[in-house]
Amino acid sequence: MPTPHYGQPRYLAIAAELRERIENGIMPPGSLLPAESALAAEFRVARGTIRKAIDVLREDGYAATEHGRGTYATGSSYDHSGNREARQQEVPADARMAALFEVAVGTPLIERETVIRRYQQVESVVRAYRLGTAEA
Amino acid sequence: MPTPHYGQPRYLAIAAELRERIENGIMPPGSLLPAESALAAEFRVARGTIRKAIDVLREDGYAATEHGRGTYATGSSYDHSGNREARQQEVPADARMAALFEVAVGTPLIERETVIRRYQQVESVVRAYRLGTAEA
DNA sequence: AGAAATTTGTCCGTATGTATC
DNA sequence: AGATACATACGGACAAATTTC
Repeated sequence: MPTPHYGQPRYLAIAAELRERIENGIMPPGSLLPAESALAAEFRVARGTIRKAIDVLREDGYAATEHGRGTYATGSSYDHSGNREARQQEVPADARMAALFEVAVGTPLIERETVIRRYQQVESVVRAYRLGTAEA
Repeated sequence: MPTPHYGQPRYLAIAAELRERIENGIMPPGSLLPAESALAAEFRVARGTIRKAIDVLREDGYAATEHGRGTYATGSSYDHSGNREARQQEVPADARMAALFEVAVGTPLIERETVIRRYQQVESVVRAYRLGTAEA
């Protein structure tokens, strides 16, 4: 079979499905998601595709992954991987952000803070702000 | 050859190298980076590894990618005429930043703000903080 | 306008490294 | 120590957007 992705890429569709399960309580916050290999089998895709879907969930704050352990459903995430640490939270848009994003002041934004370390020392801290998930 | 990643994963090392080229002006802001295939050849890695490195750059606001076109460097210490997409300024370290960088509160930090647009709309705003001291 | 070349995007299958159980 | 699970990396194939001819 080739690799068609008519309309929406598979990893986005799978991410949407998993997100729904989290919101519907099928996978309540705190619970462990099935292993990537299990999800790959269920959706009949390669494991890499499942990992991309989980990346999306993590970016949107719906899940947090820990090395050898698994991926948890969550509300606000904490992520620790390698030399980079990231944590994510919702913050209200201040005047400048509101102007840039063209939304009302106070609109919730997702702030992701990444701490980049280099030889035990903090090299830089990056804060990225985005609106909540957009698109259909 | 197996796939060892002693110490730092290759994609992070490559991301650091590319980031340095952007900051050092080898790949000035606005310029197009070499194609993924070219970078893969240069670093002697698979294309997927280059893509992961570029993902990191994009997350940190150093690059923006367009389908079919290429990846642009976006990091900047100046602004090009009219609509500036990136600006840089000195700000004093607040309590959290001081703790992370292990310096005194009020120590000057360099804040670089990049506005990432995607098809006319602001997609995200990235603020990167680093110490004002020079480093390699 | 149309075709070809270039470049990024998605997806597969496999192998191996590394952390946790 | 062994099993399980996530992380990194490879190489190949095809899709989709852009540029070039």
